[in-house]
Amino acid sequence: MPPSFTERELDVMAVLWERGPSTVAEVRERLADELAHNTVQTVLRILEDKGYVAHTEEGRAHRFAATVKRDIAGATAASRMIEKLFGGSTERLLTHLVSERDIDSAELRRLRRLLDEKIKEGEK
Amino acid sequence: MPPSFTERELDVMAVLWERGPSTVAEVRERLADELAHNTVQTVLRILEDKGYVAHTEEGRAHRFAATVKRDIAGATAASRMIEKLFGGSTERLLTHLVSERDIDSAELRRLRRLLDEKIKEGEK
DNA sequence: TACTATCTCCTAAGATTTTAGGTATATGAT
DNA sequence: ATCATATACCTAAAATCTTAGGAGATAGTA
Repeated sequence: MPPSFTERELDVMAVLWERGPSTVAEVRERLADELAHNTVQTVLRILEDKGYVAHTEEGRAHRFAATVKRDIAGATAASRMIEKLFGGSTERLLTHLVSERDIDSAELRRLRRLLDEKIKEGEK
Repeated sequence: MPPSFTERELDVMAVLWERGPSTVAEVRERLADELAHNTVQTVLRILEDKGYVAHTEEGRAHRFAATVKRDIAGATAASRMIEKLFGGSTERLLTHLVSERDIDSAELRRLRRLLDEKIKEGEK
């Protein structure tokens, strides 16, 4: 099953991936929107039901951790996006990213090096 | 307002972007899942309510067209995805795409050329 | 004419998402 | 001991998403 998240679930997962295992309060204060403590807890419970999060007891509080790697979730989301929003063409997404988003020159160079390797790989 | 679509809405939008303005029946037969005619129509009506689609009368049928460009929707989705799933790093997404998805060598070359231009641009 | 197929429009059930109120419990401070 | 605070657990309302049935209109066909 490809992991798929609702908008709010994704906000919460992003915090867990970013900060690592966190309590409800910690997640809550990192969220852009101001949600009630209980609201955040409910989202975490749902994520746990779905198996994307697990918790360990920590004194009075619970500490929640993502059980799905960000890479996996990212790959799934990227596939979906390419399929539906870029007509199935990875190149189209790549082109969009390179031309429309600003990427500093060090990143551009690293990317070119990676590309060179890929091209070389294809030649042999 | 950034356009944002639910899963099913996105399926439908993908058809409109792909095939151009379409009737309910046309959308329906292009969808991967087999949905009732009315189900497809409902999704289209919701999309129209949200302003992402408009229709023109065509005889007895209606012809629905996307009013949001795929590029715009794609850019929005890409930003969200980078933010939440790739820790805000465009480079990370690019790297993922180049290394994990297979892209044929012509595409790789075109991309490298684009990259070269970008790098040159940054130098001056 | 009468039947069939195809459409739109109206309506709504069921599931999920989003939000949060109450209640109980534990911790720390007074 | 009591009080304030922070927390988890239980519950549920409101909104949205997903799916589709039924009614009525229209066009083609037997």
